[in-house]
Amino acid sequence: MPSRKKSVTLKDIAEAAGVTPGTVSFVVTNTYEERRISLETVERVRRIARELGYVPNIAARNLRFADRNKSMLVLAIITSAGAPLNLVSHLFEALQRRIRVDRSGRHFVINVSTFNPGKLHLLPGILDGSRFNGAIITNTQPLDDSFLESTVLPFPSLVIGRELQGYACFVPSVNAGRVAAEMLHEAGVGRPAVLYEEALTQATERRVTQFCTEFGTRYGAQPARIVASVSSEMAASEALEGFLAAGKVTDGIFAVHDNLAAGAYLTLRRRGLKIPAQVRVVGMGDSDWPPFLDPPLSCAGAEESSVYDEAAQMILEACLAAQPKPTIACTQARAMPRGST
Amino acid sequence: MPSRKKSVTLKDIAEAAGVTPGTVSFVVTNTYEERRISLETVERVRRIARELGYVPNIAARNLRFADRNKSMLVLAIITSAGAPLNLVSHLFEALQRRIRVDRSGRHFVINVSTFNPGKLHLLPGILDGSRFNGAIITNTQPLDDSFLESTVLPFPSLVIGRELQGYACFVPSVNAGRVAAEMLHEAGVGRPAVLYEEALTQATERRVTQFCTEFGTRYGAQPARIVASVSSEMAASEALEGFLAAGKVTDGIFAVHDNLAAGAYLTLRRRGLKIPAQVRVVGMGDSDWPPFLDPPLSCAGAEESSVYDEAAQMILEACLAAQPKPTIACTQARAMPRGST
DNA sequence: ACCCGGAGCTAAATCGTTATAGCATTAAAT
DNA sequence: ATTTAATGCTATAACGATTTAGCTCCGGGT
Repeated sequence: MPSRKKSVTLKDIAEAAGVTPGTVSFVVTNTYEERRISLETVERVRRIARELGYVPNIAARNLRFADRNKSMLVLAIITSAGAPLNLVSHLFEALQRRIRVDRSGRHFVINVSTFNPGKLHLLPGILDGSRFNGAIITNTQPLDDSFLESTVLPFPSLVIGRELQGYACFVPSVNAGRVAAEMLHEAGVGRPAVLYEEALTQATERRVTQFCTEFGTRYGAQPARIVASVSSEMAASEALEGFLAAGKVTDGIFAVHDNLAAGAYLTLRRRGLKIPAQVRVVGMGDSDWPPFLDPPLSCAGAEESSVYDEAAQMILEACLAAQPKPTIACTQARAMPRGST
Repeated sequence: MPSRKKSVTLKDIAEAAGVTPGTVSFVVTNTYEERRISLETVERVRRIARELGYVPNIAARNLRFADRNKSMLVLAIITSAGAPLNLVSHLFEALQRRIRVDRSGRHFVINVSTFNPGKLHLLPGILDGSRFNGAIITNTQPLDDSFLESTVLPFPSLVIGRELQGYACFVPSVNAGRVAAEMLHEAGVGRPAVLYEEALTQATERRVTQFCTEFGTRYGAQPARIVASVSSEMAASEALEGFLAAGKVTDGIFAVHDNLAAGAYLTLRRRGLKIPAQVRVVGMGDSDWPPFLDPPLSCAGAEESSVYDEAAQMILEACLAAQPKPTIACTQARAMPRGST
C-alpha cells in the first residue's frame, strides 16, 4: 500500500551523513565549491541522498525565495479525470491572455488538477486552501455539485457550465439548445433528433432539454434521443448506426458536442445519406474543426477563442480583490450556419 | 510599471489591526468562532485585509501542512506561449495515467507553464529550482535549446521532440517523414509536396527534411514546398491555394500537422480536386480527427493516446530515482492508411 | 610561543502560515 | 472575598530549505 510516511528532508540526510542541514543544502544545490566542502563529504552526502530518495520540498524552497520570486498567485483549473481537455485548453489560453496584460506585479502559476468524478471533496487542498489561491472548477458531477453547495471553499472559485448557490458561475452558450432548435426548424426539419452521451453534465443536459422543450412546445415535434455510451466519435457513430438500423428516421440532428457530430458524419456517409440534403446536422463549435468537415459543420455556439476571456477575468478579479461576490455570468450562443443545415 | 513590492502578509495586517498574526490567521481561515475572537476584531481584520489586498502565500501554507499533505511532487509541463496545446494535452493525460498507478505514496501536482519563445531562461524557477521537482519541456526554439545546452537545470527534465546534449530526450515518431514518403510513393505519387508552417520546431523540421531527402534520393522526385504563415487550418488552406493558383501541380501532399491537412482538404474541395484520386494526402495523426474527415485522413504516426506514456514514465522515474541519466528515447511512426492515399 | 590564513565545516536567522498552550481580564458563582 | 469560568486574545514552536556570519582546526611563518 502507498505509505503515508514522512518524506526525506535535508535534516534526515544530515543526520545520516553526520553533518548539518546547511552542508547538505550546499551539496544538493551544487554550491559546494564556493562553500569549500570536501569532495569526500560531497560524495557521501550525495550517496545518502540518493539512497534515501531525497526529493526537495518545493513549498519550502519557494517560501525561502519569497522575496526574489515576488508574490505568487496559484490558480488551479480543476477538472474531472477522464473528461476531454478541450475546455481546459480554452480556459488555460484565456487565463494566459489575461495574465499577460496583468499589471498587479505578480507571478502566476497555473496548475491543472483532476479529481475522480464524484470525489471532488477528496482533492488535496480543496478544503484547507493549502494548494491554490483560486480555482476554476469544471466537469463536476451531481455529487460534486452538492459537495460544493454544502461547503464554503477557502479560496475564490469559479464554476463553469452550471449554476450553484453561493458560487461565481460562468455558463457559456446558455441558450445553445434553443438556437440549435431554431436552426434546424428553419431549415425545414420535421423529425429532429438529439445526439448526446450517456453521462450528462449540467451543461450538456441543459442543451438536451432545451432543444427538446423548444422543438416540442414551439414546433410541435418531439425530438428522438440518440444516446452514445461515451463522448467519443466512435460511440456517437455507433449510436446513430443503431438508431438507423432499427428503422428509425431523422432529418435533423443536434449533436451536443462536436466530436459526436463527427461520429454522426461518419455513419451518415457510410449509409449514403447526404448532408444537408437528407439529414441536417448542428454541432456546438466547441472545437476548431467544424469549418473543415465536409460539409462544414453548422454550429450553435460562439467564437470559442474568446468565450472564456470573461471567465478568466472573473477569477482574476475574485483572487485579487478578495471580494466574495457570487455572480452568474452567461454568454449567448448564436447560430453559425455553415454547410450542414 | 508592475511593482516588485513585497506582498502583504499576515504580519502586515496584524500590525495594522493591532493584533498578532495568529489572530489574523484565525480570521482569514474562518476559524475565529472556535478561537473566540470578537466579532468587532473579526470585522476590523477583514476590512484591513481587504484594503491591503491580502492574498495567502500558498507556499507557506503548504509547508505548514507538510505532514498532512504527505510528500508532494511538483511536475511542470513547460511549453512555448502561443504554441498549440494539443501536445500538452496528450502529455498531461499520459502523466495522469502514470500517476494513477503510482505506488510511491506521493501527491502529484502538475502545473503548466508557458514561456515567451526564445526566453525560456526567464521562466521563474527554471534556474533556482524553486518551482518544480521536474519538468517536461516542449516547443522550444533554437535560442531556448542553446540556453538549455549551456545550463544544467537544477531538477530532472525531459525534452520532447528534439535531441539535446546532456538531457533526457523523447522524440515521438522520429521517422515520420520517411514513412510519409513511402506511403505517398507506394500510392504512385510522382509530384510530391510538403506542407508546413514557417516557424519550424526541431520536430517538424525533421519531418520536412526527412520527407524531402527520402523522396529526392530514393524516389528521384524533389518535393515542392508549400509554406503556411502560421500553423493553422486557414493559413494552410491559403498557402495551398496560392500554390495551385500559381499553376503549380502536385498529386501527393504530406502535411506535417493534422490542422494543416484539414486546410489542404478545404482548398482541394473548393477546387474540385478529388482525394485521393487526384491528390493524395498524408497527415500526422496528432489529433483525434483524421478518421472523421472525408475521406478519412491517412497518417504517418502512432496511436497518439499511448505515445507519451513512455515520456511520462521517463520523467517520473527521473524525479523519484534522482538519477541524472541523459537518455534518448524515440518512437517509430508507422503508416496508418485510411482513405486519403 | 604566537599569529595568520585557509580548509571545512556549524549555528542560527529567515521566509509566511497554522496550531497549541496558556495568559490576562472580567463576570458569575459560591 | 475568593474561586470558577468564560472571553479574547498572545506567544511560540513548528514546517523544510537557503544563506550569512563565524567557528574550530591545522600547518606554516616569525
